Amino acid sequence: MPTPSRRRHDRPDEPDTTTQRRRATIHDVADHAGVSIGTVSRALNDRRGVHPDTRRRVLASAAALAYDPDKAARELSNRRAVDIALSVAHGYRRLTPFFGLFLQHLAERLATEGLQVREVASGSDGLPVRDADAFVLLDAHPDDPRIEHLTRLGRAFVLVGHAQDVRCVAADDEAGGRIAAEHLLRLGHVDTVHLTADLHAQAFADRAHGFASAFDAAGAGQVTTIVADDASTLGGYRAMRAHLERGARPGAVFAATDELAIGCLTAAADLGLRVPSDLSVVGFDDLPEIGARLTTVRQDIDLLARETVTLLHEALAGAAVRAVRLPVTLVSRGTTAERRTR
Amino acid sequence: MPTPSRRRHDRPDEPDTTTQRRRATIHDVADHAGVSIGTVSRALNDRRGVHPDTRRRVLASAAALAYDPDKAARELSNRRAVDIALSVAHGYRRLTPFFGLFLQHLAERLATEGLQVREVASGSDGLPVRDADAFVLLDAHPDDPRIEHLTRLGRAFVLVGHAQDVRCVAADDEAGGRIAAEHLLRLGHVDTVHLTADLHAQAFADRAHGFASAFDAAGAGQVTTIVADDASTLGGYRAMRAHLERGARPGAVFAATDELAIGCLTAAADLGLRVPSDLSVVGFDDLPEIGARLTTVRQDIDLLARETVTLLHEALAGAAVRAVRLPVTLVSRGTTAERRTR
DNA sequence: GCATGCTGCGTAAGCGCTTTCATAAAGGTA
DNA sequence: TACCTTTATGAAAGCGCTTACGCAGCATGC
Repeated sequence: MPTPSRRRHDRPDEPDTTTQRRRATIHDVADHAGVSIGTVSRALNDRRGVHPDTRRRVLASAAALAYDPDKAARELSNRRAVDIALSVAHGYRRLTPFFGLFLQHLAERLATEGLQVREVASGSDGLPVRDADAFVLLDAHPDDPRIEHLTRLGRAFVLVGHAQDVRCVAADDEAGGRIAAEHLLRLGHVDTVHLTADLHAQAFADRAHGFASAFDAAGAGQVTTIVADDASTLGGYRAMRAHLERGARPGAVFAATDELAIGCLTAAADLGLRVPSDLSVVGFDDLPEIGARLTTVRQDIDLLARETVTLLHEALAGAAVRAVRLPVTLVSRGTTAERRTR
Repeated sequence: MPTPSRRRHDRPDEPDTTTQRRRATIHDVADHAGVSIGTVSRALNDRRGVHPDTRRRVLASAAALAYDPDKAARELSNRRAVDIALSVAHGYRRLTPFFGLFLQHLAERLATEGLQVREVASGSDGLPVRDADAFVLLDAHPDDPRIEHLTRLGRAFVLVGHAQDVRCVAADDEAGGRIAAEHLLRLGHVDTVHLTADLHAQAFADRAHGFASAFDAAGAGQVTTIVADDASTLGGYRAMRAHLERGARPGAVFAATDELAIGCLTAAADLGLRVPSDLSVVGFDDLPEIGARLTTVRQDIDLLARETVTLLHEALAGAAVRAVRLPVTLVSRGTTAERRTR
């Protein structure tokens, strides 16, 4: 039987005038389940050497107490001496919603196991301005100088975005393009626009390819690709507006990004087009709050972060290089409709 | 003399085949300075009871070893049982660069002392959907329902943004508007536009008021206020473009936000206007990467976060309510020039 | 029958830090 | 000189967690 130990917070006679909730700790769970904290930890972390019955009991106690392991303690305890850097390419727009979300999820996932990311920018030579034990490379293109540099340095790294012969993880951008195309084809669209930005970025190139080739394969209609200056709402607006002002009247547009899609929506509205009756639009990413009413290709950012962490471990362990592609799904909301046969 | 203790990482005979740097800990600093870890901690945290000479020595050692206190350890050790929530108003654009930056700084400052923020949204009734011990209210307007609600609940809260009779902290928005005006007046401008969004938001109202009243006071020229749908680059673009297309040719514009300013810049460029020779523009915020080349009114986001933390402590301690206004400065870059007298 | 291995679990050390407590030295007063 | 403060410092406990270690208890082997 474990000995209940006296600890700092155990002050039964404390006045407790305030309405202050105290979070349950591992000790509370241990007491509740009648085991030691070691066993609780093992049970919760799926370590071997715990009797199935005990494990069940612990999990029940944890649930009953709404136990939520303390991040800082776990991090401190788990600490591996690994310095992880998130490297962004020179000139990359760090303040992008996608970037913020990804960084948030990545940091959270890593914190769980005692790891920590720091952001590091790239210098004018394209190389990270600071060294680290492992790198997460964002927004890389196939001939990114960072890849060779880190390889030569013998640093572990994983690339977020699709690439060849490199450890990388990305949403299945090509499939995303394809399912967007299929959705639009199913609605009978034949005259479509692909609104994108910087086809030099692998993700955008893949989306474009997936979309165009699905249309080609169907042998139905044409797709015009228009390239915005910038993958922002403003970039999408200007590109789309210019296109529409040139007299083009596509039935649907597939935007490479939710932000581009929003720009497109706004341009359409400004020019008196109704969405979705005059124009269908589908985005990509499914960013919360940005694309709330948008039909879009959803990618799971948290899954992306989780897979990044897995690959990071493999890299650190010296495992074989592999590329992982994450599934995407189409979420159909209010901005697409059947082609209007006028 | 402190006894050098044997610790987990002390393995002098470890092969160290990898090029792995280990971060300096408080023990390293203590050894280097020839004192105990307690003294190091006291010296570094400005606690009393440390001899000035000792303090100097410790600081020197810390600097020499590039000591960077571990977040998790500090958080774990400092832990106060306070649950802090960052509340955003319903419908607020959370993914805004300013929001991201503020949250980042706030979290960092709080982590330093073992506190943690969690974000909480507001429901359709405008009230936070989750309770907490203390709240940071973002984007509040004077008659925000959250204020009364939290007061009634007896919760500590601080409002980020100017308000009356409430504990709040904000940049000196009115002064910001004024110095923007003074800058433009100094350059001889008389026909100006104030590009803003949602004057219901106190910050925007104050900036507008500061700007307009400085112009009035100088008795020079006129200011036309135009309100964008949205404080985004796209919002700024559309509002400005519409204004220019109506034939207006102001000499200068003061945008309530860097993002609005960027939109304004783009609109000007699209309509063939040169900045700054045809049009001067000054922004507000000085967001990194967004406003790199922009003449703008700079507010110190980290200071804002620090003051928020101070007020949070005051609120928790039940101190008297006070409002703090933070100074802003004009940083002059390439988007403003003397009025062209054609 | 006893050495051997396995399994399940409690114990305790340790992650890097802050802070309380004890102690020693220095200063003040009578 | 004896006594009380005050100040500077080291020792150690504790934050919540993971995990190495060791000890039972039980099954297996010959």
